[in-house]
Amino acid sequence: MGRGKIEIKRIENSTNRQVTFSKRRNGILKKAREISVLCDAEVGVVIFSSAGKLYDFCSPKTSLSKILEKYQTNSGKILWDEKHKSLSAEIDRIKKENDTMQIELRHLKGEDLNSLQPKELIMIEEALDNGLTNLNEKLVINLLNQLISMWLML
Amino acid sequence: MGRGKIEIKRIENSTNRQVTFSKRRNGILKKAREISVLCDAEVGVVIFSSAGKLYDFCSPKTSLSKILEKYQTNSGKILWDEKHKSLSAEIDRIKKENDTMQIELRHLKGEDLNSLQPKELIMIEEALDNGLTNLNEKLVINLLNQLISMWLML
DNA sequence: TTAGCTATCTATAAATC
DNA sequence: TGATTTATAGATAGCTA
Repeated sequence: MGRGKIEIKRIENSTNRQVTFSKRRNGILKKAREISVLCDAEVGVVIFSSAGKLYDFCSPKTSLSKILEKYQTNSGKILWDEKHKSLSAEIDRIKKENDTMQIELRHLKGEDLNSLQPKELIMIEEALDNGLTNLNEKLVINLLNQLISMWLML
Repeated sequence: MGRGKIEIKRIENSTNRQVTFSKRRNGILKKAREISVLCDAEVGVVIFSSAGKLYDFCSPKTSLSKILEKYQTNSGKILWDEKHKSLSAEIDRIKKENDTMQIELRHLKGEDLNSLQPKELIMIEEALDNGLTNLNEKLVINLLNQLISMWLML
């Protein structure tokens, strides 16, 4: 439909591809709207351009969420399994990170030290010493700054 | 497009509606396929007839699941059920906990102290002192135990 | 680049089988 | 009903500004 027939294969010229995308995207979204009105159908359309921009349509009086729920019931395909797994995996990962930090924190507070090797204890002591050193530096600097401020205000 | 122009409103004659649905459904699915090939777009289409029958399309090399995941990331809209919401909520919660601990750890190591109030610095110092005290107690006990062991082995 | 403009191609409404 | 056939409305490819 247009000045010439085109073959259905990837348009190599990127400008043309973008223009065609924009036109056809509008076409599909319009058709989707029309069929949903004309035929009382529930329609959900999600389109990503190759640049990753999102366009979507969903029939009035429903929602993508509802349509997809129906899709799952109807097709038996589970859409969320993958997502589910990845979420669970992320939770596990973060929880592990959490546990590690929890333990490190407790150690730095001098708790739960019984299971540690002497070498580990030494490392913790070094960390604490280091922390104290840094902190004291900071406190000294603060104090100096305060003194200077007071001095300047005289 | 056809022998006569039609108004875009629900087709009352149920036979016509069904026929039109069938034709237009094919049209949309074809267009979806075409744009995905021509323009390298990711497309997902789900259509339910008014009778509840399901038709769908998804671009090759991806899956509805992946497209919808991307949709959510991109639009910020949440499509899935309560379980996913609760998983997402848990991730948020754990991440916050994580951040808090991260900060506390850095503080105990004497890092990122600039934004802190003197009072907070003092509290950190107390925590560090406390940790050192506990740790040293532990080290002393360990040493004693070791000595006792050696003593007993004599 | 983005927005119109047609000539042409496609989709499809109505008719026919 | 369902498939096939037109005549026409609608979509759009290639231009142009």
